[in-house]
Amino acid sequence: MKAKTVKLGRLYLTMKSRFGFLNWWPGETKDEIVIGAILTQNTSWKNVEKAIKNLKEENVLSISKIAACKTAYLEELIRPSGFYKQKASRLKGFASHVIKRYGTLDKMFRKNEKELRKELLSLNGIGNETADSIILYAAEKPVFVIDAYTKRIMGRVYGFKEKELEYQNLQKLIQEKIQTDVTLYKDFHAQFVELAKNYCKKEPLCENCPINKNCKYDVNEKLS
DNA sequence: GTCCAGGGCCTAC
DNA sequence: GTAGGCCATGGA
Repeated sequence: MKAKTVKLGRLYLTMKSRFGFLNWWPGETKDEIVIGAILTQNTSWKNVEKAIKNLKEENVLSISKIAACKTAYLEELIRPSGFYKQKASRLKGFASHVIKRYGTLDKMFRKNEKELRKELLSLNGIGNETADSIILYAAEKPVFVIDAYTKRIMGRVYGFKEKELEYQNLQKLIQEKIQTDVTLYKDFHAQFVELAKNYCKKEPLCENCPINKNCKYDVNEKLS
């Protein structure tokens, strides 16, 4: 890994000057953030919004309500988010675990990030990205979230290869290079998402991209 | 009609 | 330990 070419501070400020301070996860409560993190697995956020709207309207948008409701009912409510049987099962599993073992999310979140991460990863349907999204945005502890957007932008801007873009490698690199700070981690990831959604798609729309001049991506070359 | 979206699990080698 | 198949809806 060539440290000399990776200036994350500059990248962050470039994105932030375009989009402003974001520091977000689309969700009003910790429960909603966790539910959204599972529902958005390999799915566009637009579809997740439909599912969350259904849950809210039926008053099931909480860990305790999900633990208590029927699986078939949950499946119907989250159907627009795709993979709905898997996700219903994952939500039920997660919710039952929290209720049975802790009672509330807040109690579970008293663990340090390392212990919490280990526990989340042991649950069915919670992998690296979902675990880290929960830890950063709901538990508010410092782990950097790596997602498809992060990989795409880091790959294009710094020319990283697949091995360097693997989850643990990219996470380690970013965490070593920026200040360990929950607010910075949240906002940095939010900037990645905003940039990718607006400019850095699979079919490149690089012309007006705020980081265009730094980007190594060749617009004439298809991504693999 | 085809491609894609803020993953993760299981299986085979 | 890793490549490939599978899960599924809705929008472009």
